[in-house]
Amino acid sequence: MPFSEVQGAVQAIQRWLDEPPGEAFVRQCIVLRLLQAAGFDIWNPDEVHPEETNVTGNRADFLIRRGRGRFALELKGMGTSLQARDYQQALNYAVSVGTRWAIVTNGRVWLVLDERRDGDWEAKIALRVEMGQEGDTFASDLAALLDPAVWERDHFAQAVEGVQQRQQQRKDEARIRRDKKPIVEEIRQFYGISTFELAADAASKMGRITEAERDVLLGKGASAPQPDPPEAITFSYAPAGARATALFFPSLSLWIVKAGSTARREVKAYAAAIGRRREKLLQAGILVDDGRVLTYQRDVEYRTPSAAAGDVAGGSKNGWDVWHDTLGRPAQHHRSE
DNA sequence: GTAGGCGTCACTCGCTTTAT
DNA sequence: ATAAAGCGAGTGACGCCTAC
Repeated sequence: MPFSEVQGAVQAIQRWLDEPPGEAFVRQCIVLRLLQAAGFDIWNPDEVHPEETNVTGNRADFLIRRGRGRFALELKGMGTSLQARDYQQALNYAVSVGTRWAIVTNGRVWLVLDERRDGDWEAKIALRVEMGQEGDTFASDLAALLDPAVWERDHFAQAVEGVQQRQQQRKDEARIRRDKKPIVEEIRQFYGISTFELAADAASKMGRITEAERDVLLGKGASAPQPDPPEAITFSYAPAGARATALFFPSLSLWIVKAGSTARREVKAYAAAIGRRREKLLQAGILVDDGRVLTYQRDVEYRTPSAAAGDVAGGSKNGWDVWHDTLGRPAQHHRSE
């Protein structure tokens, strides 16, 4: 999941938002930017397809297609409140192009609509995420929803469920902080305990709060802020017939070939070792052979760029030369001595 | 003709296994 | 326990091919 890219885009966007922008601004500076940060190829009309409004006005603004997944995307200006007509238009269009999913956004609020839900348009809102949520939770939720690897495999329903669970967990933890913190403070004062941490521990042992509630109060909950992920550099490599994207973490000396990347089917006769390694990935279902290319079903870690390049190319490769960053520079450029 | 990409292969290094 | 042998992986050099 390209969380760091989405997080960076969200931070940049928030700096621009002095005045509520109109639809054109939302389209160019927010939606397309976030789609690109999430990993969609916004310059490829097969993937991010802008729709012309037809006579009846029943088309969404974009049709997003990736692998087996697709969704309709309807945009509004940020000053505009989202109305039933917007939802209906997006959902009708989604159904007409053979998908249950539509996303309606004014740039700030993102609503995921599921046509299969019973009830009126309001009941069809599967999820709502909003810029301005606490911390980086907006970027995190949006990165999960717009992850191209999720759409590639048509696993959006699971992604929605995951974000719903995280939202519920954040609500639960907020409730715990609101209701249980006074109890710990009371115990701390009554027994003259020096720190909140020790008081929370005591409250837990006394049965006034559960251990899980103690962990939430001490910031050890599942949705507690995580340490910053290590910096990663994005590389691509496209030997004949394949196209792979990899993240390089210099601080960890780690290479990760991203899910959705493709590798050549053929393995060179001399590269038996590469053949054996790829065979294991195929047997594990990590690589899938569609008769044309091998597709990575999930992220795969490598210790060296040559191993990653070898699996993609089906032959021995100098990874430091063949992987190129977004500016076209070889990986050598980022190599530390 | 030249530059760049690609394919092949040999060399080096490090790890594991085996023999003493 | 240590040395030797074997093996696999990573890298770089070199030649071929193609586009300009």
